[in-house]
Amino acid sequence: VMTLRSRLLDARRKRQNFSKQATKVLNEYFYSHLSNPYPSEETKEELARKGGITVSQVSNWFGNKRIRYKKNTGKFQEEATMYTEKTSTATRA
Amino acid sequence: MGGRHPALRPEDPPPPRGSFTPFQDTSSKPVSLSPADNPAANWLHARSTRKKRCPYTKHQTLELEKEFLFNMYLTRDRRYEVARLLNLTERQVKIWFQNRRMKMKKINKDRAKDE
DNA sequence: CGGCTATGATTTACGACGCG
DNA sequence: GCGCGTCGTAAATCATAGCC
Repeated sequence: VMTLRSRLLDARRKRQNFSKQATKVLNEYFYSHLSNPYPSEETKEELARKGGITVSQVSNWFGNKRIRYKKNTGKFQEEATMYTEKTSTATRA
Repeated sequence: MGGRHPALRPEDPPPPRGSFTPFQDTSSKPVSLSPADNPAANWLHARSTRKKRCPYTKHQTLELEKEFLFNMYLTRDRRYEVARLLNLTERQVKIWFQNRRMKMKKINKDRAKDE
């Protein structure tokens, strides 16, 4: 495990959590496509660009998110509501 | 999506056990199931017959890496021999090499950007 | 500070599809 | 048709950032 990041990424930037912007972009897509949260390669590239992360990181994020969400949906209800309304409130008030 | 699903199936009857009907659904998207209360119901999921992931020992990994250094692609004979030596199935060895090649590709790509 | 959880990355295993 | 290749993914596990 540490064979990869231990050498190519450890010396400098250790793993750090994503920026708020990246997290926002990813969650907005995830919760607005909850019935099929599988972004295409092109969409991944766009999300990566908007979030300032790599396409691999986008793929990792969706893989982790899908599994963790499925395993404990209840734990995510609050952020689900938050990102869902954030995405749809524009059309009304 | 690229259209091609992976080793998973969207949703289906309980484990057929007999292990037929691998399938999946490259075309039809009835887009209906998925009760509001369980959005994940229609997501891809591994077949229940899939072997649980079993982390390899340090020794196994080390030997596999050495073999990979020697040839990225296995001959049938080497595969048999490596599997025997490490007490893995030939299928496990074959898949390990496939995964290892994908890993190598990723490492190279990352390093390319990095410079 | 030490322990614990959240989170990003890596490791096994496999189906779909391609190609020779 | 077989048989091994790549690709994208699930699920489990690893490593550690970050928060009490």
